[in-house]
Amino acid sequence: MTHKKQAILDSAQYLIASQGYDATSTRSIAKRAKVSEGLIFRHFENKEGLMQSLLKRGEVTMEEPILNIESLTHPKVIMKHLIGLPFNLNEVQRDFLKIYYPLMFKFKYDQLEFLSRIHDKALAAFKALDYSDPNAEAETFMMILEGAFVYMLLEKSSQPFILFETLLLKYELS
Amino acid sequence: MTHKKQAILDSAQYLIASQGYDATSTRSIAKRAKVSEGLIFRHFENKEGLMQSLLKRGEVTMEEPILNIESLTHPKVIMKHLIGLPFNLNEVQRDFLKIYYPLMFKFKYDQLEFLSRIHDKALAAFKALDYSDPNAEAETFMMILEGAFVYMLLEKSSQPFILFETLLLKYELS
Amino acid sequence: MTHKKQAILDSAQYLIASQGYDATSTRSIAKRAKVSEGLIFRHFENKEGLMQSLLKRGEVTMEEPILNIESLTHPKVIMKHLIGLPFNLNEVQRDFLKIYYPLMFKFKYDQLEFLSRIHDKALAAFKALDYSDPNAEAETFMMILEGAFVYMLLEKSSQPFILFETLLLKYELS
Amino acid sequence: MTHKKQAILDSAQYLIASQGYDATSTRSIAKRAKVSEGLIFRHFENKEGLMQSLLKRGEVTMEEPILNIESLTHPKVIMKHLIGLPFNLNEVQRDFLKIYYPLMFKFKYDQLEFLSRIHDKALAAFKALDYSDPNAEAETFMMILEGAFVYMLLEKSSQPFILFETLLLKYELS
DNA sequence: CATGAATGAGGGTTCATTCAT
DNA sequence: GATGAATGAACCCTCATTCAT
Repeated sequence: MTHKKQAILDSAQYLIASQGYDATSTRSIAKRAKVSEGLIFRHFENKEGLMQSLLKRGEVTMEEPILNIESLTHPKVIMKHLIGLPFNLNEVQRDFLKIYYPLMFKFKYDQLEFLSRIHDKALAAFKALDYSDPNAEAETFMMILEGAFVYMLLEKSSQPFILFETLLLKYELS
Repeated sequence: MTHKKQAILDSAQYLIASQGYDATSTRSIAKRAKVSEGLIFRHFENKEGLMQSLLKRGEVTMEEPILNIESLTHPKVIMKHLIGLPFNLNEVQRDFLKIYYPLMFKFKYDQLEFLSRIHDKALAAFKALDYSDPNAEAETFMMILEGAFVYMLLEKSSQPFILFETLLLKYELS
Repeated sequence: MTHKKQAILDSAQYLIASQGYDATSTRSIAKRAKVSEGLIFRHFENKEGLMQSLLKRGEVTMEEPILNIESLTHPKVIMKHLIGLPFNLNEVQRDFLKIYYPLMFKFKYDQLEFLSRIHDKALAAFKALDYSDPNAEAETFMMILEGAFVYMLLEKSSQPFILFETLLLKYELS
Repeated sequence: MTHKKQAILDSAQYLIASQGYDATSTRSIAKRAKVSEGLIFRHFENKEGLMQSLLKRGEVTMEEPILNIESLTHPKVIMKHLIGLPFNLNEVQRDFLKIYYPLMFKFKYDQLEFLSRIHDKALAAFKALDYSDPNAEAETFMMILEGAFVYMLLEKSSQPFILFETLLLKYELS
């Protein structure tokens, strides 16, 4: 991966995250990356292909916190960490999700892998905690988490920590 | 409002809801509405203006269920209905929200009025129900509702009713 | 057919005839027609589509001399006129054929209708003149005519009339 | 001449012969030759220069049959062989002519040397055979030969041999 | 009110060519 | 000799928008 290819990916990530895919021209991506427009297509074949690379790279940035959680064993600790996910995003992860969400509204974009891994972990936890209907609980939990992600990405809350704590309370984890 | 203006709005609503704002050309809107492309700009000045009209019209479709809830008085009943909102959308309302959500990711789009009315109603209910921190509860509730809306719009669940019921349980409403 | 659409066709015909299809940009066609580039695509959808229109229009210009010949009855007179075809092209017809021939080398372009009409007429004439193998004669004649067309289009001869007369002699028509 | 330079020429010959000069990119030439794109410009300076090399190389492939004919003395035998030329092309010669002909329509490309050598030989033959106007005959013959070349290159005939024989008859050579 | 011809800017993409390695 | 990253101009085409009718 050359330096310029990196620059293209970074530029695209930034611009698409803030303006959306359609509204971001390859021209503007190239300019921000200080690169000729043609180079984009030598490295990625397509604007669509560039997007795919972006998503692939994005999944990687989500790997670390998930792996971290997957190494845990105590269900209450697991739940605590799962709930914490939307409230502890770094900038790269935020940019990735800002790209990912609008995409889902355009195409019925395939579920990302990390979401299903969260689901599995939550399901196991609910079972361990003897919830009466762990499947329903797990899906509902995913729905709530989705809300938290969106809420955080859109910066709708001025005190996110309170939301986090309230959720913990709801699941009797504090 | 002439018949043709209606047709333009309907066409735009359908296309933008399914493809997104940027990906929907005025040409395709005109074609679907069986109307000349020029007519769009006679009625709306702008593509942006057409969009605004769409959003305004959309808010109206959310009016009815909100008004219905606002006429209620018993806090538990109110909560039940509020939670029910994402699970009882008709097609027009769904299209509207499918337009509205991606928009929020592009611009930090102004909070829609109907959302703040839901918030107010929820806050009052939590107070009436003697929640210890009604403000935190209300905001968390809005976050969860957001998740429900997104979940329903993206058709992520095959059994939405279960999600609804699980939420009711969480708020001790069933 | 508006005035500007005509201008586009004329411009395209001139430029493609002299430079070839690939070497002629839509930009240059528009500029020569004193028309915006976008207009080309409102009228023709494609550069390819423009080309098709050109060919269709070109076939029409060949109609007249063919019809003229088809009205004749005496086989020797018919042959004389058929041989005369390549030597009596007007500018529009020349431009058309200059477009048509290179095209055949790129795609195996479908035989043009007017060529097969010439073939039919020649075949009938050879039969009437009691040639021993009229089919072979007709095809050979078409081949020779092809040579004459190419020779004339490329302006390889300084005295085309002599070529015409020599051909007449070959078919004992003078 | 290195192996790779050969590969470039072969690749270019094949692609340009089947798609035309403008439609053949240096990139595709390089890919087919399994060579880096840059190498083309180390060996040929230009795409245009590559083309020139191709034409030069092409002329050589026409040398052999011409030399063969030039060694003949009896005019009737000479004519027979000249007429046979278009009907006995090998693949390399065909590719060369497929490149050469469309080129003539773009530029008024300089007469190829081998064509004028054919002309000279034909003229001498017509003189030896006491044709009344050998110059007119020679030029007409060249025109007919052009037709035969085009006909064969475009594969318009399913039975080329018959065309050959019919031409022989026309010149009283069988 | 309504049409559809027309525009010019900008879209994604391909091109021949250069250059450091 | 050979590579492949890199360029910038040009490519075909689509866009939102205007205007005469």
